[in-house]
Amino acid sequence: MTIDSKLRSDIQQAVAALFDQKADQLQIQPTNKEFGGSHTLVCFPLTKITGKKPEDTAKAIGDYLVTHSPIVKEFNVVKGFLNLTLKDNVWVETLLDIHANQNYGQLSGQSEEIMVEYSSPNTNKPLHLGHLRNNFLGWSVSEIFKASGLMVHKVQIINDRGIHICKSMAAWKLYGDGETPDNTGIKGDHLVGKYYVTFDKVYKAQVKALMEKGASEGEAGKQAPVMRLAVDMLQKWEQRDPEVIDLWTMMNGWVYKGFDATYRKMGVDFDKLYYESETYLLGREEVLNGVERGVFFRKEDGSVWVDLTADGLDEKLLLRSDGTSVYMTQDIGTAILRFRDFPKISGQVYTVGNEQEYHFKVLFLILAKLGYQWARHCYHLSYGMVDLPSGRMKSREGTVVDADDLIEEMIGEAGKLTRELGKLEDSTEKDARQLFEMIGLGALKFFLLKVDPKKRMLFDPDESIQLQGFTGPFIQYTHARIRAIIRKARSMNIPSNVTSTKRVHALEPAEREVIHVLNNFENRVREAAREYSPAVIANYVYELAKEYNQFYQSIPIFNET
RNA sequence: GGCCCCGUAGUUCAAUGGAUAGAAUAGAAGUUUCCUAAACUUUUGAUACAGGUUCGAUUCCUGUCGGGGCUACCA
Repeated sequence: MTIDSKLRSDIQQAVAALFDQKADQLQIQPTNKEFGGSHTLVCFPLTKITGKKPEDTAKAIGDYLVTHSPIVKEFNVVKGFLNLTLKDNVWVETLLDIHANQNYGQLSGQSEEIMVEYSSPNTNKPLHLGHLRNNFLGWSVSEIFKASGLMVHKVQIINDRGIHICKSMAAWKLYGDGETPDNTGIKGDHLVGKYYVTFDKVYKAQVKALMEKGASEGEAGKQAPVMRLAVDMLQKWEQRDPEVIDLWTMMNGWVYKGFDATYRKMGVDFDKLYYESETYLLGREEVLNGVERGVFFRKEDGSVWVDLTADGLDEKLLLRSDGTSVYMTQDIGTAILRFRDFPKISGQVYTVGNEQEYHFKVLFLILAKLGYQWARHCYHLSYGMVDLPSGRMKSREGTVVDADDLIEEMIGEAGKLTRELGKLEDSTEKDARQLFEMIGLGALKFFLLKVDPKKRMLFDPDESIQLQGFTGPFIQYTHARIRAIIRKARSMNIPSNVTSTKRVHALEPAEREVIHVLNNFENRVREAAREYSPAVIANYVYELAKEYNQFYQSIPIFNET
């Protein structure tokens, strides 16, 4: 039993004994540093039950606890706040419990399954900064779920179909000169991205030329030869034309290989991949099925819509008049397929940017209208855009920060700073490189996760590379120091738990803080899981690291022996 | 126009309706016989505005002003 729950039940007992009332909603919070005690009971809400002033309520409960509770040593009252000081042995036992628990921080299994989707890039360009926030968020939330005892299935949907892919294909066919990742040494996703850019350039030039000859803007857009080739390829793709399919397969293959390398570096992975090319037909079937059942309706031109005006939203298109699918149709198919593949999952989490909030609101409503009970357990983990000091990232203006470049830059900077500090005397080159990767990526991950997901955030490349302050490397460094303490204790033939006990008996205030913070860790895991917020844990771990640093700075513990 | 999100120190971020609004960074001043000083100590500095709800509001409600997003037979 944790300190918190023990204290809670003791206070409930006190209220029951003193006032003959039940207090279900007790507000217990950490005591502010300037007051004595570790736990504070907020007594204002209790006055209704007790019929006494806040101060008197606090004093009565405090008196009762000191005489009846085995863990409370003393108390003080400030206004309506009851500050409690616990007995020393409570802290010692808590630390020994934490130390003895191999799975500390991992909550026991609840045999529940959940699916988390993240990343889900288009296959026509490399990953960028926004994808990094997405991947780290989705991956962390998965890890937090695991720590909460859930079984997690990590998936992504790959947008491998549509006109955007055909644009890269068209440009490569016309201007590619047979370039491949192998013969150029360019990473596959970057090579395909290069031709996506080429397409855009050529297309603009052609449109401009046509307009100078008198074509309207809309007309020129359709008539530009490079666009006509792309559209032609899309149609041939739908008809499974072997030549187009081969090209599509080859270029997507390059991209996947490139993505894999980036994911490996990021330290994220997936249990299963879904491809739009394999799910969009199922979505179409479901929609047609819905029309028959009267869930959706058809307009005169043959297009299919869903009416959501009763839910405060608009009408939404599900199938074009020519019968082809839209984005929503595919997502309907994908969702249904996933629940068929994994019948035991209780819900799924979609890690997607907040510009798609409306889309997911509609998607979940549609799934509910189709009669799927699990629809209300679908959650859109929405996150804000990542801004640069220069403003929003825009691919057309070339202000996108490429994920691979950024990762390399972070690793390089970590290496530079580490060498400057002269901490690499005994390391081999290979070890050093591994160290730089840990530090650089730790900095990047922490920087992107420390902010509340739903908030738009600013990514300042210069600041992110700083390894001081509220950063990943600060925590990594603290961890290294803790390990060094343990190493030293072992070399002195003092079992580390004995050392701990001895130190805890002294119960320096800073150390009590450390235990207090540690004792709360499992609560934080629960909290983060509930709120889908790795930022909760990032802030918490930083707090812990800070307490440790202060503690170790002030106490020379090994002098006596 | 309609709907949604965000406005907190110079800057980047915190704060289940609770105590004197916390950190980091930047600025100022200090600390290495000991555990990895990538650390630690001290210090300057903020809730956009106006109402309301209550014992108590950064937090909830209304309005105003700012910033962003969505509102496609794009994905």
